[in-house]
Amino acid sequence: MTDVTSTAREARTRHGTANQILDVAERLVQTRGFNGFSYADIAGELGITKASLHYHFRTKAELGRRLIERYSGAFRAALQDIEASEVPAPEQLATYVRLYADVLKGERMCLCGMLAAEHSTLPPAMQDAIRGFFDLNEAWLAGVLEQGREAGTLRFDGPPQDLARLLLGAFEGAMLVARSYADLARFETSAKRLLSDLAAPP
Amino acid sequence: MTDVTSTAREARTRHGTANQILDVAERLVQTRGFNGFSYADIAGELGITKASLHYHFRTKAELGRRLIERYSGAFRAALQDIEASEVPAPEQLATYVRLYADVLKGERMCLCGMLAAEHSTLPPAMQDAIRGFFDLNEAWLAGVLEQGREAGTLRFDGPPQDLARLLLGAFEGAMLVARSYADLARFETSAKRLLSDLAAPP
DNA sequence: GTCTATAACGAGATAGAC
DNA sequence: GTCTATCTCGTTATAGAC
Repeated sequence: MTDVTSTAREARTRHGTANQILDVAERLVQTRGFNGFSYADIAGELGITKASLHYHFRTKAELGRRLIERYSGAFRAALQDIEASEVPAPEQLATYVRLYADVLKGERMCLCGMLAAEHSTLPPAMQDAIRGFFDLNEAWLAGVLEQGREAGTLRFDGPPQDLARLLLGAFEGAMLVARSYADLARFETSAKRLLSDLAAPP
Repeated sequence: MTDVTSTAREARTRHGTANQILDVAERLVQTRGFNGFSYADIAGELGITKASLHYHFRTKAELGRRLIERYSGAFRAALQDIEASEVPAPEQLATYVRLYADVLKGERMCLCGMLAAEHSTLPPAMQDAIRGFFDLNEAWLAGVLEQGREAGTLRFDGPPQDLARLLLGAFEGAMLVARSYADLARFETSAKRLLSDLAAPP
């Protein structure tokens, strides 16, 4: 901040044009898929030109990669917050499910669930980043499941990793189908049941 | 069949150019998504021109609609076959899961699971047909679940419809994620567990 | 950092000959 | 039923002025 006149520009810089672009692109991917939008869509919404977009993100592949990077980072932070709360495992899982439900409330699909559908059409760097997101979720879920079983608040058989994968897939799929009906309850009914089946009896 | 010389053309007609087009298009949608392929891709594979494709399917939207129609019809027939076998409900469910596993073995996603991701970008006629496919599956699953519970071969609480929706979503999601890892076992481990959790103890 | 202008290509679709 | 030829538009991406 050099002087007062820079306030407006500062405000834009604080938010960051690059971040605004990512915000719009993220919503477009989550609602239409990576192959379902163009630079023209983003430029139109932000009132800038396609050429300006290329200044911030040289290629669409680069934009996609940075999109997953930011999304995974935010998710990782959210998962760490849940863990830090140190509430019992069943409540941690319920909070985790709320992350998904909030995405669906915005009429969006999970970013990486959407990209998983288009997986074979995406550049390798994006493919790797998508698997990284799933790995992150799976590891976190497995950790909570294991801890809950040891604490006696959860009951299930077999390796926590297998159950973590089942839950991750089930949540992603419940979102996928629920979106075709624009019906949040469809997701929540399934998610609640999946969690309650894990709860240890009192 | 008018004479012997028509054999070659008959053979092609029997298979039907339209059906060959649908075969290729179906695989492309299941691997790349509806927004991930073009008429040029199909034409190239079949060695015909884009103009010929438009003779059989006036628009891409029309092709998409017919694709879901054929897929749903085949699925409906497969589900009726399972029902007609009159084996116990747990075995019917296991056979149902094998339908999905076979799709995944071909490195494909369920056609309608894939289209569900792109739902908001598709023409209304396709959107309706996708929901129709899900409705079909849900109704069949609910029927088998209810029958199994009455026969004492399955055990679960609550409305069969809720559980049918959970299973449908879980299978679709398990496929979606497994495909990102090109790992069939990821699907099968989750599917087997979902079914075994329903089995009534002896 | 944003613009205008344009390149270079691929998309869906149509007209009309054979 | 398939072809050639063409249209129109949208796509990603770049060059160079401001």
